[in-house]
Amino acid sequence: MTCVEQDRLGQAFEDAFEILRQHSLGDFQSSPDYKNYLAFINHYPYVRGNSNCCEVVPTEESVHSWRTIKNSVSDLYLEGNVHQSLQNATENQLVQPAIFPQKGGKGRKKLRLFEYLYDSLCNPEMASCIQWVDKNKGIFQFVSKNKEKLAELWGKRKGNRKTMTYQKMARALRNYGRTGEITKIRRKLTYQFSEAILQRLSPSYILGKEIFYSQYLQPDQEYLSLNAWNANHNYTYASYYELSHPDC
DNA sequence: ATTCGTGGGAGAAAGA
DNA sequence: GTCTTTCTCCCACGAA
Repeated sequence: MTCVEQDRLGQAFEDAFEILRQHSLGDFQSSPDYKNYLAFINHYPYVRGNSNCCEVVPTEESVHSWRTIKNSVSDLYLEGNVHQSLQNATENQLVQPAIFPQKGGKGRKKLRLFEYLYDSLCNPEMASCIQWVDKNKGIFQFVSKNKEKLAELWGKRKGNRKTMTYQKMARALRNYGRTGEITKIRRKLTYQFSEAILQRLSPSYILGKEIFYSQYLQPDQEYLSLNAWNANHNYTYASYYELSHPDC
């Protein structure tokens, strides 16, 4: 594979993430990058060949599967030998039970509150409810006027019986303080994602890793250290993402 | 007075 | 069936 082709493949990966992100906003069908997404699928045999992959995309039911995808793939990476996992897994294992679990199946992970908040932060439509203060540091702030709306949507997403309120949501956020996933900043309505969570939620950390490991390693070079990789790839993804999402 | 933050504690829901 | 995790819900209280 030539360098140009490799670059295109990397770009296709980012495009695919963008398409999936837009899918989470509900306008997948109208996306002009749809063809890029298909190009990505054609490039990658892990996904290619399973038409169900496309079928699940536009439904309301699967709105959170963007996060599910990232979690599932992230989990594969965190389990250790990523490359081998991907190589050994069948297409169905990757696409159906893990990445696109069956509706109502046990494979689907529960949506975590911090995941929902991160999605909301990347959704321009939610900017009236929640905003980044310092995206690089993972610091975000609820908008006082509309924080209850965000909480309400979270409650609906979870299918709670009672209406979710900011107070209750904040209680859950405080519980994150014990695990260190999200900490409270000494500033009104302001919280901060931990570095680990930010890495986990960053699309580049998940699918990009394998690409960059293989794409940019010199013949005599060992694998990049995690930090070196993160520095390299976070910069690359941030540049692309900032260009694509000026509101996020 | 109002808004926001904190922590205790009981319990629900889902997964292992 | 039990245990654990992750909230959910309510409450009381204090700080800004």
